[in-house]
Amino acid sequence: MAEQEGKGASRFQTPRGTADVLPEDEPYWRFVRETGERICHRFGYRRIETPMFEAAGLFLRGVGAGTDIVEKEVYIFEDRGGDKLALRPEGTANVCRAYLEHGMQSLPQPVRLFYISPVFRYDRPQAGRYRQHTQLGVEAIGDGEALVDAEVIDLLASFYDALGLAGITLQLNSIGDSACRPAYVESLRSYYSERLDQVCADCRARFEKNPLRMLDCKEERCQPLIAEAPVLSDRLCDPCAEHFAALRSQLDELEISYIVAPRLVRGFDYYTRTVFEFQPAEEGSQSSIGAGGRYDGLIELLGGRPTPGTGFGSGVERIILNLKRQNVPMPALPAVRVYVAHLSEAAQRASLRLARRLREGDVAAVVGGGGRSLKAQLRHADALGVRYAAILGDQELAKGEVTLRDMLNGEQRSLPESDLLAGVRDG
RNA sequence: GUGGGCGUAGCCUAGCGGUUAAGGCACCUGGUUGUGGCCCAGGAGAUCGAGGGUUCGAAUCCCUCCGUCCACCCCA
Repeated sequence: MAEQEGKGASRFQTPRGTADVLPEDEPYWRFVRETGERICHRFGYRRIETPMFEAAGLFLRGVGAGTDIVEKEVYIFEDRGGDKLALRPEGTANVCRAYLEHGMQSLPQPVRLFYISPVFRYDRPQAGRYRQHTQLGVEAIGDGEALVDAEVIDLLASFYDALGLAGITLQLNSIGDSACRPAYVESLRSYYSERLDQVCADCRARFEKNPLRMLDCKEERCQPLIAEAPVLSDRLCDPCAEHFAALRSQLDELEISYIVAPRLVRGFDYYTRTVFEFQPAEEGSQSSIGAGGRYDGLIELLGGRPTPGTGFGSGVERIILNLKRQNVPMPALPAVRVYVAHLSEAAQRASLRLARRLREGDVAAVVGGGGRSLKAQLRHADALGVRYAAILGDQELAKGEVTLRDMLNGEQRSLPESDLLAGVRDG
């Protein structure tokens, strides 16, 4: 309940797992967004924004009906017309839908797209985990070559680098495709079927739902079995093995270091071949700040011609969390430059006009609060951190002048109203 | 969904069964006639997360709920 029950007036607060982005955090958001846009553009990606909600079936089919995300984390609802809709739990399905809907097959392939948009998951919140969070995502659709996997990984690594994040590591794996994975999953099943009594309760559930996840278990007792389990990378079909080898040599060429993580599995059903995950330096429970992979079957699953795709999503809130942890300095946003103080009714009216003139000259200006003494107005100006106070009283009005006070050193001079704009510009 | 810590003004904290809940920061005003930052004085701001219970009496004890943080699950 976002509304607290009370006797009289109840106060509202943000719904669980959501947060306000306050002005003091704006430098971070701005920095991350602008850096992301710059890097994406540099790689030839163009922005796309899709609706925050879509037909529920898009996610059920795309992400996979058996996954945790779809099974228990999707915000799903019926609108007043009876349509079944869902808040997007991730970004890729929307973009693929848009690719099909707008006939992007007829554009030069691959189509390179990015977005910065909110996603929603009904999950229990904790540090770095929210019910609404923002992902910067990238999708390259229409090219199955490993080269494009290398490209999106390079893009994401460049993004973190441009942000100034240190100590990021990349985990990389190939989970095969429809030609080789089913056989592997079968061998895994038969391996575990004789040893089910030796694994944890969670793994017994995983055995039914998604045996691949058993390899990812952190439970002590499951480790020996994991160590002995068949390894997927040994059983990739030739095309998958070649794809993976090509990707690795391309990453080597780019001097992007990575750790091959045979146990790395992702939460969506649509991944094929390449999967990867970037982890921040600081060990927290939220071990991933960006992750993605290849999804060669997804477009077809959504009703299109077989079309390969690859991409990633990276959590902006987690990026900011790590920027703060690492004390990465943010570019400061400019403060208001001029505070127009006024000392009489007439001066108050004149100050409105004066402030407009400054703003039309692209100088940020605020007008002092009504009913405040000059002392209070200057104190106010000081608290706001403005550079100049423009003082307007009857004396100034009579002469068509304004008193300009430099708040850094307290120096004052009077100048004609018409010279104020020039007087407060860069200097 | 599971387990645990925490919830006193915008923020940080004191009070831990007994008169009108205390302090710091921030905010507002004033320290005479038109001037900031330091200092001084004053002011406003809290039904002590919400609801219920125990008690002559509860911010203080008990229960429920909500929120938050941490861990698990999962994930960005």
